[in-house]
Amino acid sequence: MRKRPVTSQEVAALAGVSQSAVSRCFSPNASIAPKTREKVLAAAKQLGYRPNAIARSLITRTSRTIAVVMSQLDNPFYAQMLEYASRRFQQHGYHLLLFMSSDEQESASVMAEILQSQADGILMLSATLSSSFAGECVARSIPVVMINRTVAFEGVSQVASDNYHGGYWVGEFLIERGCERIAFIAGLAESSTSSQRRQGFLDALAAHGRACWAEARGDYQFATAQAVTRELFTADVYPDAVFAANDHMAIAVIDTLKAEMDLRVPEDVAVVGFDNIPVAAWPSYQLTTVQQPIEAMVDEATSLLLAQIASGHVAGEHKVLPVTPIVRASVRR
Amino acid sequence: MRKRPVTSQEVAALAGVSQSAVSRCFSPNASIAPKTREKVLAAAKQLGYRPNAIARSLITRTSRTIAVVMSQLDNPFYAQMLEYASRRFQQHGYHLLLFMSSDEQESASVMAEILQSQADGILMLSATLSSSFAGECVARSIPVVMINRTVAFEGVSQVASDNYHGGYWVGEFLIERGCERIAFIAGLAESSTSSQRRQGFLDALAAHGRACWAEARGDYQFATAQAVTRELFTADVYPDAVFAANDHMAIAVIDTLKAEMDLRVPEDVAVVGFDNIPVAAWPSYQLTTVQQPIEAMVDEATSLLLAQIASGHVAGEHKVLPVTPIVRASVRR
DNA sequence: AAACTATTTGCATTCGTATGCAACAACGCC
DNA sequence: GGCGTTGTTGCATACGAATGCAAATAGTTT
Repeated sequence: MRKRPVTSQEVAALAGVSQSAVSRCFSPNASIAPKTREKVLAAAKQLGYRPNAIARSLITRTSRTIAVVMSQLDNPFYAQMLEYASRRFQQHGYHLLLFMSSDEQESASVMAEILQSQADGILMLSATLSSSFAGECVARSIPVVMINRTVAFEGVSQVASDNYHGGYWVGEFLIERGCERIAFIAGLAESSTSSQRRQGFLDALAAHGRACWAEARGDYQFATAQAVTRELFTADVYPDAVFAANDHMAIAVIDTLKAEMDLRVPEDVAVVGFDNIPVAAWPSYQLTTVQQPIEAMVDEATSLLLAQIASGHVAGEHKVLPVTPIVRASVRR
Repeated sequence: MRKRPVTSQEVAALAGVSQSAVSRCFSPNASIAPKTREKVLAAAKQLGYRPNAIARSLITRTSRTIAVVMSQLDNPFYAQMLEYASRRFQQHGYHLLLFMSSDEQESASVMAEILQSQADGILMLSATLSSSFAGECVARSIPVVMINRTVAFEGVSQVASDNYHGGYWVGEFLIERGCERIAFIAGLAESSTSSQRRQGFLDALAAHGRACWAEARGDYQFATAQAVTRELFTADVYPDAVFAANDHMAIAVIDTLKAEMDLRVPEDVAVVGFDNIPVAAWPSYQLTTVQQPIEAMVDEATSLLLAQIASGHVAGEHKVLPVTPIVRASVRR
């Protein structure tokens, strides 16, 4: 059967000191004589002692744990964010507790579990916080930071990239490159990222006295974007440029055009995406896109969360970080 | 400042019962009268009480937490595994505590943190366990399951797909399709997956009295595989088939051949990968590959881990799951 | 109504560590 | 040597929930 782990009591007994002394050896800034410390560490090593983080959490009332809520880990963009966030928090002695939640219904039970977990903070990646839950977090003054999501609630911090200006840039760029019939493929209907990109894009077109030639919804999915492309390009007159709300869909568009429509990119159709995922740089695609500052966003989110945890004060700041246009070969000169 | 969370004591006081009664309301199979239960739940709701999982863990000596160690979350294959594993464990009331570890050095401190975290089990995804640490886990009878990794240590369970027979199938398939000069691009040198795939592949060739025409190492990376491809295909006589140890590298090969070498796939060169990642199915690639049973592997790992946790007995089983050949258009008839 | 059983409840303790407080030792200074 | 100062140490308690045990209550039977 399971062995009982070694406790600080046992180490204390072996080293001939009190349990307090052992505890002080493992907490920084504690007052402990070098000689004692040595004795204790020797005893600890001999027994294979490891401080019990659970017991420590109980008494210090901090778990050094951040709850991360995600819904689409299959999107490499968010996988990358998770990896970087994990490393970032690890550097600060925090660990990530992962919660996957897709449907709204599941979300409720997930939220209950998060509250029980005693996480010191909550990081929302590609998942939306129901406003009732946001309220509970704020009431308990648990810091929450959302990345790339918007929720209308005071006290919940938000970090996003400048989706609006990213979209605006795409609009101007395509006009400048002489595109005439520009189509837009949106992401999820309810996502603020998609609608902000769209708005910037439409405003850019409008600023030049132009309108969007066609709009469709791809739900940020490969397959949906493919279906949408088939529809857009079976008409007699079809777009000469497509702006997809993310790279994943843009890639689907390119693939479908080449494989099924016998159209060339960029000669026949220009395609622009958003995110700058690794695939976008592959030779087959050479996708022009807008890069989101993944690391900067995570850095910002990390800082916000840690600052709020340290201060015990829930702030609710909103940060918007600049995006970077990446010009590749998927749009003709 | 941070609000103090509501405790079972306070709920008990409001409901006019003892703290024990409150506790019993939140643990299944506990003896509690319906009437009392109702009173308590009402009080709990009024106060917004949530049981403190940390305190519960301390007394029950189970954290209902699984430590997951990963190194390459940027590989969608492992991202997918993580997502599925998370959902699977969530169903059983467990949560994943994420640890990223790349270099060997970092690994040591990560391992120390895992032991402190009091995780009930450890799941190793795309990360290798130093044998000293494996020993510590076994000594503490903490269940460990490794997916797709091999470590020579008793008591550590392993789940892998049948890499050998996957490689064997590729060898036979390429010969059957009439390929003459078959090259192999390996993954990481120290990875057991890569060497098992290679061995099966070589054995298949040998069974037909053939040998591998060329071998190179791509480290499972896109860029490295690209570089290797350039080398392989600048000679006068070049391979007419390439077996890459994973899809990611196979895609790199296809892309490089098309974009830089002006060679067609499959007409000039056949390409086969391993994993069956989503990209492999994209129209541009149509990659023939060997599918690993991701969900089955995770299911198996989950069961092993939960069984060992439940029994308190560390077993050390080894499971090998069958792979599925996926024939697409990247190999000529 | 008494006797007995089944169910519910509260008491007290436990988990393993951190920490305020007071006691104490060591050291330097006059 | 006496005094003050600084640095260590142990004692006792706290964190919040779970649970064995005994007491109390409810419910059943005769």
